[in-house]
Amino acid sequence: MPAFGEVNQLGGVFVNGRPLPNAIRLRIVELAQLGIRPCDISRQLRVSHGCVSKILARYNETGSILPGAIGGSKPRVTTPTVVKHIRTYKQRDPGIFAWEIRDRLLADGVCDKFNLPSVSSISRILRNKIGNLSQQNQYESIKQASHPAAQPTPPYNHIYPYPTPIAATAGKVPTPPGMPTLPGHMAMHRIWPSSHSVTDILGIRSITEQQISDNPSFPSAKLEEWNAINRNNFPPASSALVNGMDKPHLEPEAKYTQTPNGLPTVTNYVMAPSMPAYHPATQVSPYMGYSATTSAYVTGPTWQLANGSALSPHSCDITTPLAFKSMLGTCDAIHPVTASAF
DNA sequence: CCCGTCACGGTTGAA
DNA sequence: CGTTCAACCGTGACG
Repeated sequence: MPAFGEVNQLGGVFVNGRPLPNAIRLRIVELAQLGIRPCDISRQLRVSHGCVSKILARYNETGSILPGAIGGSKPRVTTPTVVKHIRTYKQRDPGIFAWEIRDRLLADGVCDKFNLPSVSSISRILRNKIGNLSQQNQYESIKQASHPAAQPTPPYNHIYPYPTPIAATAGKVPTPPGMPTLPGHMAMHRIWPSSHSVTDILGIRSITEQQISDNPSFPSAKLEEWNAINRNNFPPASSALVNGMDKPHLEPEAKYTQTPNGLPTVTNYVMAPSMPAYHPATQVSPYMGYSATTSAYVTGPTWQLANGSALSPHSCDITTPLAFKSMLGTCDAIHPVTASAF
């Protein structure tokens, strides 16, 4: 039980062993795009500079702000080839037993006795992979358009199954045997393709944060929620946005349609500032620290000046990067403990 | 001071 | 169904 979260030297909240929330990861990248130095980003967001450095480096390399896939293990014997053969056997003879498959793998020379999967492994493949395949197919047929024809064999490297040119695998995932690495150059595509304006970025940002903090499910102050946030994808509504945020995990259903460009639409931009429904104070999320911090940022920035009320006297306004130095009081205000309105 | 890097203690999840 | 273990995490410290 990872407890609740710890506080780092900068006063930021983090959960040991777990990735920072996407909202913060995104913010780090956004601030960097605005030309703010990493050291200032670190202080502003209260994230260690090592982490800022890492996230930015990864973003530069892969185009993704998302954390890598955690956990799991590479198949030791159940290589794509093996899975493919097993599938074939099963299709030809649906009643085939796992041990029969095992025998056949050996007989057909697919495996030798050293990399021959155990019966239980084969059962698991049957259960998980083969079964999943049909499910996936169903799913894909439902949402067909969104993405390029599925690979014939789902790569066991599920880590960054990007259908897009953004190859997050670059430099990260050691080439698994039999798994071609994606060309590194493909990782060079940037999101926010042509838009460097603050407003565009802000447009993106407000939408995103809505997605993230809008998450209504905070039944318990459990860290798992976080996982949900991290692991699940954003609600489909954010598809335009997700363009900039590739999902590393194949797992849950939603893959997002890749819009031709990641630019926020005009509507997005318009919506952001006029969005009436910002009630940051009411956003009680399990990641109090994080979302409190996030909401502080949501309320703070100057584009909200329009309605005046949202303006916080000592917000961590991105336009005044160093302001935080004089707002220690605010730090307390957004601190998880004090921020939680329980 | 800034920033890249890495040991550390941690979590996760497929095998 | 429980255990293993290699993947990833962010922090903090070093250089």
